[in-house]
Amino acid sequence: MKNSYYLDELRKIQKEIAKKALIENKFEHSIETVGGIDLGYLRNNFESIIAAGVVLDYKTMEIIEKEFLIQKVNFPYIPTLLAFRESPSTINLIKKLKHGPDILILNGHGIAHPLYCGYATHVGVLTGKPTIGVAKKILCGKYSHEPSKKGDVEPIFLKGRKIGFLYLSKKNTRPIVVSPGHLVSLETSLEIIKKCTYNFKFPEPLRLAHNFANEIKREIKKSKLFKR
DNA sequence: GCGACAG
DNA sequence: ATCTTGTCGC
Repeated sequence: MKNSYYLDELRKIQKEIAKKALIENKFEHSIETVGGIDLGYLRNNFESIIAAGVVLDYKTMEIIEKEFLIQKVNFPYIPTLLAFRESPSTINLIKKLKHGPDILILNGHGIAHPLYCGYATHVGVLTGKPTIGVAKKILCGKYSHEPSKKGDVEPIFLKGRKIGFLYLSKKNTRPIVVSPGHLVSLETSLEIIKKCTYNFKFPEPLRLAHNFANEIKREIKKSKLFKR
């Protein structure tokens, strides 16, 4: 199963998407809004996924919009193939946003992926929207020094190509992994994440989206409509 | 060949 | 990610 023809086809799709990914700044105008989407799971009779998203004013970081949806998951979690599990709900949620953000931050990797096609890149290319990936753990690539002081940045390389950064956003935590997804450069993706990150380990859009997903989950578990 | 492996 | 309360430490 792990080396099936089917999975090879998915990798072929990833290579095609990677070719279409543009790691350059291609914003339609200066950034005014930034979005964040995070997913949570519900383990009921059939596994469901909760996609929660927020859109913030880039300058004030105030919430402009919150949206969410719940749908079935149809693909298992397989490292390097996360996008096939999480992109469908993510893209549906993006369509639901009335204020499509100028830049979208997603929980996972952008080009910091073995085929340069992580979840954030996958979603970016399929929607044509600028995306940045922020992950808790590195998936591939090498770096020279472990960030030790708050604010430290360490580039990550894969086969000689720079694919992202480790960024120590807060003291006494592990660094977060930042990589561009689509329509944004390496440098700008890091700059945007830095600007959105303060007081907490994760950038505000992702932190708020994560909290939102948890609120919804609590609400659903509390209601009697939820049976497991 | 072996180990590592986002959420 | 998820199952889960309090608790140790910066």
